[in-house]
Amino acid sequence: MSNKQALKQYDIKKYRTPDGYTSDICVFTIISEKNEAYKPPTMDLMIMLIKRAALDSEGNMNIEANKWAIPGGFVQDNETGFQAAKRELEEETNISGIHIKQFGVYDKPGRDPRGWIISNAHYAIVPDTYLSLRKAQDDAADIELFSIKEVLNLNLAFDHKQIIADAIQVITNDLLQTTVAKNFLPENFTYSELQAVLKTVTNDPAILSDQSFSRKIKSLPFIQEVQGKTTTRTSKRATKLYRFIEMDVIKPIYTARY
Amino acid sequence: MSNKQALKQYDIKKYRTPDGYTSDICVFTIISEKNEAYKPPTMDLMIMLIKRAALDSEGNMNIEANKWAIPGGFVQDNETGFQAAKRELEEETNISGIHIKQFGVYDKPGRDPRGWIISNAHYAIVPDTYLSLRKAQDDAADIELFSIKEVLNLNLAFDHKQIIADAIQVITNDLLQTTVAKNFLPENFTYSELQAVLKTVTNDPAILSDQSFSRKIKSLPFIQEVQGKTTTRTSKRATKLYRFIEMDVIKPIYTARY
DNA sequence: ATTAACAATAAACAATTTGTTAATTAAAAA
DNA sequence: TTTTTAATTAACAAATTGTTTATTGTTAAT
Repeated sequence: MSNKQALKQYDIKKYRTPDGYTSDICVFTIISEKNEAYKPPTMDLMIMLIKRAALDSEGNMNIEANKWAIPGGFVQDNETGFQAAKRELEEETNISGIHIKQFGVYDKPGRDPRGWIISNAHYAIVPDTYLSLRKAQDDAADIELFSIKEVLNLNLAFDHKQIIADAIQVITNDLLQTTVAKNFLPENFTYSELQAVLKTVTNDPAILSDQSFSRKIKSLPFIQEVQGKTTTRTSKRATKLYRFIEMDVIKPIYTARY
Repeated sequence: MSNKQALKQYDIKKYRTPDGYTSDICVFTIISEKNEAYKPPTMDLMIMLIKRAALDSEGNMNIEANKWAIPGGFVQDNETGFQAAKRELEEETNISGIHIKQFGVYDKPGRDPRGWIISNAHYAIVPDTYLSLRKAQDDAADIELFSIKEVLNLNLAFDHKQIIADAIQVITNDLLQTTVAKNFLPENFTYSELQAVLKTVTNDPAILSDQSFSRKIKSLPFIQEVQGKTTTRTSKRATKLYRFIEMDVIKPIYTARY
């Protein structure tokens, strides 16, 4: 019946519609400080920002010029915001399979002076290899990595300070409560490499202690020891390798230790 | 690079804008089955759906008529999607302070036959008292509670099956990994009442066991014993009452027991 | 060739927490 | 007065954690 008839009678102009729908992406990467040989890494969680140009393509003053911003763009009417984020990021980085997750919507009236523009916000995890490369080849004045400690002190465009603050909160939770950390690591990794990733977002003593963590990693159901392979990336002595098993994990706060 | 940026800006006019922006709400409530005196409750997590009318307010054939749907409506240009959800729900229920959380965006092209309509999805937690009331006073053919086990078998409007499936997943996680369970409980509650809420979404043996759970609740940093008050709601014997402390809790999966 | 350095592990053991079963308490109902 | 039942405590073995102290295997320095 009548979905078709109903559709004919429906007046789409009854409501005011948004002036735009964008997909924005907080691009996270983890860099290893001084990567000495035979040393476990020390890592830092970084976020990539772009600097908005002073002038637009027509030579006029750009909106929110010279401020740092997260990359993004308009969503097309034949794709989802998630697909737009993936498309933009993969086109730009030329990497496939980037991990992206939607985490929030920013739609406060007046957030964008150009009109009623709704931002669908995502975070992405990109290998540091790409970003260093990218920064080297470009003129690169307009792209920069910032640590999550310093980024909120910058002069940020639009409501991007709020978006970034939320993204940091979300990725922190996800790193600790899901297996998303795997996206910051090679397929096979040592306990100290995983530990270094987690240390970027927690001070939990059970994670900080080498002995406890290297003992515990063996009993985690979502991590498996790689048989017959070792590495000397982090130590002179050959070191065991682990890999993540694809698995959903939910651990209630009601059964944890405090 | 700035060229690329400028190009994106320039392209703004090329993209069409969405035909609508809606805020939709999965309304959850927990009902107590046969609430006998002096018995700990047995609870069920339910979701409230409305049946879409055959005709709309102007007497025209309604789209997706006679299907079950989650409530929602168009966001106005002077409010956020979150505010719209709150406004609609609080207007309708006449309750203030309802817990609402945004959890996803649904924007797949073609999801709504009326056009390019973006749905900002929320879940809400409403006391069962209201919903029984509401169902009694209305003609009530158009509003119904469904258990989360049966709801996905219904004939649901638009992409609401996906939205509801996601909402169930999110609220399950939140119930176990945050203190959101407090919104299903009175200010002061017994261990067995909290246990009953959690049992609606988990089979974790440490939560199922009365002895373990009543012992554990005493050591949870985000729950506090209420001094000098007891209740006989759940037992003939006077029972201790607890309350939630406002607190963020993150427990890493890497330090849990398995 | 020996030795120092050092990350990764293992060993050891006390302290803590959990799983489990049994006992106790308190108030309503029979 | 006795029975019933949820809440709670007790008790203890089993498992896990925190912590300190070795041990291992390799590189680099002497």
